[in-house]
Amino acid sequence: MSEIRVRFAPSPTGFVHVGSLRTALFNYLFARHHHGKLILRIEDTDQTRYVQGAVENMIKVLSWAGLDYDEGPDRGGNFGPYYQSQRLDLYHDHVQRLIDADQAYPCFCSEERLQSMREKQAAHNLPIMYDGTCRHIPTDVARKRMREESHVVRLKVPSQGETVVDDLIRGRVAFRNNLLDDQVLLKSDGYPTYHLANVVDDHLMQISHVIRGEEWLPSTPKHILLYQAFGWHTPQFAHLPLLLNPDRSKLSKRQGDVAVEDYQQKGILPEALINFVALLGWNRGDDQEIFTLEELVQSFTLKRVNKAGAVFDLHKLEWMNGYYIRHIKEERYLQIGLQWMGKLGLDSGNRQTNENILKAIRPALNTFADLPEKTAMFFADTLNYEEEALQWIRKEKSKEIFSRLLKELESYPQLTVNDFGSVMKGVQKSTGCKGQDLWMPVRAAITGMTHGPELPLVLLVFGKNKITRFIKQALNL
RNA sequence: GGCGCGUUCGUCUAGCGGUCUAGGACGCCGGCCUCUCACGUCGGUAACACGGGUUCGAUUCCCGUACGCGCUACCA
Repeated sequence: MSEIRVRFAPSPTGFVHVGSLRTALFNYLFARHHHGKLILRIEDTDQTRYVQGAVENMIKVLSWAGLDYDEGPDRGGNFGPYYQSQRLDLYHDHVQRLIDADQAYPCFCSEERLQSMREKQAAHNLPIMYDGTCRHIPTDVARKRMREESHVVRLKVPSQGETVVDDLIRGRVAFRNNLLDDQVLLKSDGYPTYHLANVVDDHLMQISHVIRGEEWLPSTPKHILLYQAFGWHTPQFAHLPLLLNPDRSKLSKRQGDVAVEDYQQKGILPEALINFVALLGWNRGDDQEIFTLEELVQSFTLKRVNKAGAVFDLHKLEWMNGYYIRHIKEERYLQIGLQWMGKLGLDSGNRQTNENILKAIRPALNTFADLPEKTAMFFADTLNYEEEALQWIRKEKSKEIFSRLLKELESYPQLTVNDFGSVMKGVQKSTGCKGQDLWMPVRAAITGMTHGPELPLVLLVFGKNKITRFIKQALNL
């Protein structure tokens, strides 16, 4: 087999859909696994939907996710340009070839006529498709009208036989030709439709495998017919299962976050999102669920891609993100955490202290967006005591613990995390309290709560002055 | 309406005719760990859509039904 070349071909219509990311990922994994090439191609053929900055955004997201490609708008390559809007001449030439070969024809039908045609078809429960009116216009007449009238160009789909898609994931799927529409190839504004541009570019860019979402399966026979009309070999197709909303409809805005940018803002790590999304419709066949990108590359095959759509379960994503937060190198965790604290305006005024805060809450953190909530106790100047905390503070023995603690504290001008062991041991000795009876009053007095991160870590962040202040305050409750 | 795809615990999934009293993960519940929460750890909960075939034997193969979804644009 010749070289493996796949492409990721998004439309620049704004944010990056997580479904797009998954498609990009699978293409990436397939390319890398087979030592082939991945091409990024921008399908900007719909001028009405184009969004400024969307391409830059797309590129940024791919880079964030760690998905690098070999050819693309910002990377060059021998098969450019990689913007379809810059390939218009190519499409025109190819359409002309099709018309000359009687494989396509101009259509002059107005929007209104098509509209009423569809209404009639719907009323009679007939399949809704172009009725072929302009198919039979004599060539010379058509040629003349083309110069004068607004028109589109349609593919002349055979009325007999069937077209078979041999899908790498779904197997053989057959479509009857007479139920295939005469697809518009060239719009009246001179831009190609997805179908034309896609086929022409995939051929010209020597794409060997078309890996895309399942929503494209119904139009694939038209694409195959197009390849045949041009006399080209068809690439292999693989249609990925859809990503679904909790109600099992196609994953969409309105039912939650679908943009990769949304997840970035939630404080999801790229490795977590990638890992999670890789498992939506693919698994290795064993029990492993945590994969690095490299492991995914090694393990990925189309054979193990599922057919059924997969619900995007935010719960599991957040769990997985928490897993990554706890397992990435501490250095990286701190670096990212510090960035987030800065962004969120969470600052103790001291970098070391900020790091200590991050270390203290690490086991409880699932996303970085939870930072304000999880770190709130470290930034509070006054305490709101929980009822249960007050009960601990007001226990008989507590006052004694507090007094002893204050006394012990005096002998430590500077407090380190290790000192706490000694301090608390000292308190334990002099009061006879231990375990919960010893620690809970202290926790309650200092945080106003009966739960939270490990106390030594909390105390380390608070420092001697704040601890002393809160303990004294508790003494008067 | 037409065409197409799909259907194993609530969710992601393993299973490729007997190994299934159906395995793992998230969630949920409980135990342990522990000053608490979390983490970790151990255990529990929960599924083969339905009906026909084929077969000695179907979660696994075939057909049908149901349900879900996708497509049905001069959007991709």
